[in-house]
Amino acid sequence: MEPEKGKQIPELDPVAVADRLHSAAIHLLRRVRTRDTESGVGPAQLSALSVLVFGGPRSLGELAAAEQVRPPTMSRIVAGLMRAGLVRRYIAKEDRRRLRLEATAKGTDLLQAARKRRVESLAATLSQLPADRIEQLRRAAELVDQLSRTM
Amino acid sequence: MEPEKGKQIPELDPVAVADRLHSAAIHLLRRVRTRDTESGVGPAQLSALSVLVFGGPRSLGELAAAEQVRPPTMSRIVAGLMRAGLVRRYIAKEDRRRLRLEATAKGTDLLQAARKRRVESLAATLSQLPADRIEQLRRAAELVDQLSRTM
DNA sequence: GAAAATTAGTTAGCATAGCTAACTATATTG
DNA sequence: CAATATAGTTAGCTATGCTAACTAATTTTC
Repeated sequence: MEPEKGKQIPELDPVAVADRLHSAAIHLLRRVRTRDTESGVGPAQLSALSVLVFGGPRSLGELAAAEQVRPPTMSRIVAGLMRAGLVRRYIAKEDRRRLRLEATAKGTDLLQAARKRRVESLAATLSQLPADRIEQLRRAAELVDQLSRTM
Repeated sequence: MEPEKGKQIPELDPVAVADRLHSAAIHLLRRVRTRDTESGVGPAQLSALSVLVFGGPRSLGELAAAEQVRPPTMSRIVAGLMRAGLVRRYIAKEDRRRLRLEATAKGTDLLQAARKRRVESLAATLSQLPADRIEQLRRAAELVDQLSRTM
């Protein structure tokens, strides 16, 4: 046996672990995304709306940065959200080039409903697991999230 | 206090855990997806190609099911992959309505390179962590993947 | 064994969502 | 005040999702 550096546990190879994390995340989202269409709002709009609902009002540029898309893309996403009455916008008084975007009550309601639906089947599966298993998964989520924040 | 059913540990609420898992997966993929464009192939094409490379040849319908998209969508994705010389197709002899799709050598090479690039920054972050931390994350990936499979 | 039904995949046409380039309007700087 | 920088929008491209309607091949039914 090789006693050095964990070579005998091939899974400690960072590339392999990264790959597994990546693929696990993809599989999870695939299972969960299905019901998102029920809200009648596209995935990019839903995601942008959630930033406004959970993170509070902000400018278009900030929203684009948060969603990691370019301003023209966010401009169109916001246009869709406004057409649907889910978002309001004001011109910022201190700098009249900037917009202040905020979710309407309708937007907040829609998002909460979508979020609930989205995790429903996942939660249903979870609730059939033993408590210690759920706790393991909670910690797994925490670990992965923490990892993303340090990248 | 409520002594019943773990109410005093709010994180055991399956909905909350489901929500955290979902959000952790989103954050991870956001960080990682950036470099996918370097391959010059769209995300849906890359994902479909990976099914063929890692899962072996299959029909268009099977590929659509694996990717959870409708046949017309997969038809167009495959057309793009063929145009780029990444996938070959044959008409199945036993049932001439069906196609047999398989990755070309070029497709396999491109996917391996893309996969490597994709997890590169994630792997780089991982390798700065202590070994036990990496092991924790590996197990986290395993747990989440297992969960997705049982949904 | 021929007509009917089913199944596999494609084509057409629509919407969303990503991008860059080029534009307008406002703010800042020299 | 002119030049420059910044915030968003518009135009136009590609990719990706969908449904409806089609062709071709197979299976079922009578």
